[in-house]
Amino acid sequence: MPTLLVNIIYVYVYNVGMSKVIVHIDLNAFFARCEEIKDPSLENKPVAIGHDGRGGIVSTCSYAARKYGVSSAMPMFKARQLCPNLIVIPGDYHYYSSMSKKFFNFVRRYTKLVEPASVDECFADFTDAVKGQKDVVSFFRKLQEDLFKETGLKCSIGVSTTRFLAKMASDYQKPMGLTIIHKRDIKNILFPLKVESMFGVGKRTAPRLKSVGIKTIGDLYNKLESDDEDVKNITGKFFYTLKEWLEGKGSDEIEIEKWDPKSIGNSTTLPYDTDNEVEIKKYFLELAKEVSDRAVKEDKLGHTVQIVVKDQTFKSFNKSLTFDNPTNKWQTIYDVACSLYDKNFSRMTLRLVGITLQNLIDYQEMAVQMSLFDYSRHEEESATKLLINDLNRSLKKPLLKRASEVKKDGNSRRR
DNA sequence: TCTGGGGTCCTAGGACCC
DNA sequence: TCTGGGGTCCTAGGACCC
Repeated sequence: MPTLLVNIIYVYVYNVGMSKVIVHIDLNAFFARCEEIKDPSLENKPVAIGHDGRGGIVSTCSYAARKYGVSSAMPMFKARQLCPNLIVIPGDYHYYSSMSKKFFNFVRRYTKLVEPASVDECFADFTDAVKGQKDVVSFFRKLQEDLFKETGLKCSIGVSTTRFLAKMASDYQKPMGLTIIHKRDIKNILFPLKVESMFGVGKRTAPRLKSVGIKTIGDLYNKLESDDEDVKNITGKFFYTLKEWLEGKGSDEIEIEKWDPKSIGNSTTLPYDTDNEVEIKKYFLELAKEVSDRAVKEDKLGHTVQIVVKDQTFKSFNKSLTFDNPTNKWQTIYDVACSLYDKNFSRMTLRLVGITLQNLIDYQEMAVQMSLFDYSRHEEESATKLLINDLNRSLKKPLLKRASEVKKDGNSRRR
């Protein structure tokens, strides 16, 4: 018996000693709350932020609006039906962004290990910050109150030992929630929840899991433990991640490095569905300029241009082209977008068009990769001319008029 | 007036090289 | 003329999240 007791104490101390304190903080109804801070008369009134025109949806709404059944991603007209006195406000994203920075800087006063996860949430490692704290609950309640006093923002806090558990914990109680999930509490707290409330299980996967009898996170855990074939087929490689998450073995690493974009894109729903090429290309031009501007600002060049279109039935299609010489010039992006459009969608009636620059590299990186000769040549030649070269190689036959001027060379591929 | 726009990551098939 | 297998890259589509 004493041996057992020693083992228990050892296991406890060992675990506590090894575990980090990982926190997820989520701002409650962030955009709506920002508007309330700007104009306190909005408080306790149903407020929705979002575009009110064609295709407009609710981006965020206040808790007062949620009482009417309004929720985010809901079409605005439907929100108005549910709540006729809904106050609709178009987003002021510069303002939200400044409030977001205040929030992150507030958290950084407790720990430098802060990882923004989106405009209104972050992960943070509070292991050192809570060391010596006798009452962790009061500690985080105080943090919550201080944030409110200083900025007016409300937040929910999740405290645990891994990112996944912290995220689930912050989701557990809103608004102004504080939930601590110890590893031993996973069964009590998470298992009774519906399977669709599990992070990573979305509206496609949840029905498939339900079709094999999985209703709750607990049901899912049992199937994961028994290596269930159905669940393996449904979740693929994600199976093992889900298992680790629910065993409390998920990642506890906080990445503080600056966010490094892997793609830069812009898309827009057209004012009305159309198959008019001239109009559609005007939108491609605007999108190409926007994408180019942002790529230049981020000091990025892309090897791939992808266009996306959506037809009247909301079905979307991608087409992309990868080329040797990375670019961020709007002319090139526009040319490729138009080529891809001409080749694939010119007759189609479209609802939405978009352009994404992918396969990004830093401008510096490119300069290093290219020899001095290639680099200067690249600078001299227009990106469009180089592009035609790439297009011809990729498509194996001339695409643009000027193609005849360009010497054909085999099927060489990038890298 | 039915259903945004910004992303990330994964999968599966085909081309191509060795 | 008929044949393999490993590895990388490109492409298109899909799921998910905020």
